[in-house]
Amino acid sequence: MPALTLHSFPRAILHIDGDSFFASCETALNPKLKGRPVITGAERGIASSMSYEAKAAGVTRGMRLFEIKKICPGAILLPSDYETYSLFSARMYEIVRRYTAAVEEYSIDECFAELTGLRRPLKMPYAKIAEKIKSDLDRELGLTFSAGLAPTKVLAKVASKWKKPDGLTVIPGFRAHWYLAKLPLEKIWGIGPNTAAFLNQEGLATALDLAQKDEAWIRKKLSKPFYEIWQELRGRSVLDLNLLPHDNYQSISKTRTFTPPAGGRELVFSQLSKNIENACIKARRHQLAAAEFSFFLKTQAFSYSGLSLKLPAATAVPNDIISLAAKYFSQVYKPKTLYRATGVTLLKLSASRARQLDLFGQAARDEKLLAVFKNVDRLSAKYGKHTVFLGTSLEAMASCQHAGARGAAAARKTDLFKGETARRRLNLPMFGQVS
DNA sequence: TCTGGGGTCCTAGGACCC
DNA sequence: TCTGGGGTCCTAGGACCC
Repeated sequence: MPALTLHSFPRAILHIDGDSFFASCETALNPKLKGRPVITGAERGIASSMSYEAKAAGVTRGMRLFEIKKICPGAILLPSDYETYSLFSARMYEIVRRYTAAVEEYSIDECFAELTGLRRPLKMPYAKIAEKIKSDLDRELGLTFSAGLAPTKVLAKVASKWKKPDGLTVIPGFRAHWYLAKLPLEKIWGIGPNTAAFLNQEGLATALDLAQKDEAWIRKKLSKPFYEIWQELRGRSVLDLNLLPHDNYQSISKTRTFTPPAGGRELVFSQLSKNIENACIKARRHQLAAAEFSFFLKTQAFSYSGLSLKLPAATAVPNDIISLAAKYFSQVYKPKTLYRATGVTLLKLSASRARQLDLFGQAARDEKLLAVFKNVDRLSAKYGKHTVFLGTSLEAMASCQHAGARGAAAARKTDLFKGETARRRLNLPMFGQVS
């Protein structure tokens, strides 16, 4: 397929980004928190989202709780509540879709919207449309968004980050150089620390420096993703919006760090087993089955060893995966080594309905096991997560029981006011058991 | 940044084939 | 038996994102 871009005239792409999204959702639901340093992520012991008040006090992403308490004594530390944030997210997409069907659900708090061609039907300039979308979002959700309008996705990202929080920035193609000159390379979407370091070494410092390099140089020195970024910075749109629904996973992974680091074979394996169980729960919820999986152990010194394996048949039944992992575990596990985490990734996912029949009744057995685990899922939905788990995960469950009980108590407490408020404010039905 | 968790895409290079 | 040339498929791992 030729990489033909059909936009001979400039596109109008809007990028929208929730400001301190998780913390803002919490504040929207509980107005008493307004103006206070709110931090989410307490269940993991680190900050995952902070209100601007918390940022002003010096709290940063990934900061640990004890440190936060030290530098910001008034901090309000909350456990993350993804179900509620997802409701806000769904409302965000819904509001943007009133204006255009071409919406990319980029992440829980970000989306791209194609506004190209809407000036005539809406009888408004693009900037005005962007302004209306933003004000609808702010007003109806009770939290603020930052928005950027530009002719390409990469420039729209630059624009939405330009003024935060609560900003709206328009970057027409002919004015892009003014912004790019002030933008350090590493702030460009898609340029990470590695590429930034390489480009710095080549004598480049700003986004404009990169945009002004000639095509031959770019193609010789950099790979495809960066060539695309280079074009987009120059105002030529080559990245399209991905309009597919967001639940079509290529992979599902579960990783967990345990403290303190430990070396016991049984314990490390049970940690892995628990991750496999959790990954399978997610796969079953999305009616997916894995044909392959990989797992890894992470040592205290942050080195990884792992393996990826093909399953005899696609499955979302943890027993199948755990037994294969057990068979190859010795290849990865080294005695007398301290490990700090294990992880599993389910790969080659397919719709679990499309299971092939085989000659020896394996499929029939799989169906029965899958039915058993569907019942496990039902019990978990009714009586709480991890009501039922496999014997191989026992040690891991026992070692985190304390933390688990605390988490559950916190969840119940916040649910008391939050569940109701969330549903009322968002005008959405009760959380059902997701099936 | 003494470092948590869940994803996506790209590419070099090996395996294998003619 | 000091060694061609070219193609496809696949995997591990890198880089990046939120």
